[in-house]
Amino acid sequence: MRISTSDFSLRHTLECGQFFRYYPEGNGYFVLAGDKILRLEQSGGRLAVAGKADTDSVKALLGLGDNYPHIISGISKDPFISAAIRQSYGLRLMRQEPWECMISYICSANSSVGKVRFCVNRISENFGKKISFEGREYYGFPRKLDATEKELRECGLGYRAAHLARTLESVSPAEVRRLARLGYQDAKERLMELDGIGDKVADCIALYSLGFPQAFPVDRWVGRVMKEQYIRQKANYRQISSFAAEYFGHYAGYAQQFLFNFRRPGQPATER
DNA sequence: CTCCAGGTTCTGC
DNA sequence: GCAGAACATGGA
Repeated sequence: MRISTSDFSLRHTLECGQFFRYYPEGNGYFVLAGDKILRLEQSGGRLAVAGKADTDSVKALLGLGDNYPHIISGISKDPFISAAIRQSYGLRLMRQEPWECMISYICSANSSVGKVRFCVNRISENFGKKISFEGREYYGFPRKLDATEKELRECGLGYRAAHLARTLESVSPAEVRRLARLGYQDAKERLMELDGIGDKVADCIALYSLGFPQAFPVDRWVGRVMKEQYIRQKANYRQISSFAAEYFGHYAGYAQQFLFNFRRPGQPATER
């Protein structure tokens, strides 16, 4: 299957830190989305897709339905953000499976992108089903996860294992998916009732999987860059995110992703 | 060995 | 409500 695209960079979209389950291979990538696997390769405005998936679901996954020129012109408020956009032009916010996204970002607390990838892969290997694709074996992310704290520790989660174990008992995949029907504030509040989910993780889930582009996750790097470039003083989470909402507007989440990618140290592409 | 990583929770004011 | 400390783990 082939999809024609514009204003799209597969590399920036996959490697900007929003998503964990991909592997560079040749000129393209293997991408694990839920329990499906795809091979994607971009050349210019053409995206070649191999694997069991229809065009619409691939487009949705990669944010190809977003009106890019409109979003970019809306957030291009100053030279700094413009430079950040230029560096990763074509980056799009993905629409991840909410359940996988929630678990991934609970794993991310006080950790690193590489370590989160490690944990999510472990969870998949230990609880997901095996998929054979183009002569190799992969593991899909589990549709349901009935894991004990001990089993989660064995996946490398450390103290986060206890939080995730409690959250797994209190919410189902369908309930997490259903949060997309609520408003942003209500969905975020509901997420923050769950163990291991605070402001930042809730915003990541809202932005990367529930389709709320106004969510503005403030992690170490985004906090740093916002204080260095925009606020010029100490500021807590609420102050930074409300500034961002007012300054960048409805698509503040896109601004956040460009800023995160601009400010954090360069990440090498993951090997298989 | 020490420091850091896409924070959250618990504690004490 | 807000600041500080504690928290497992792997990589640099």
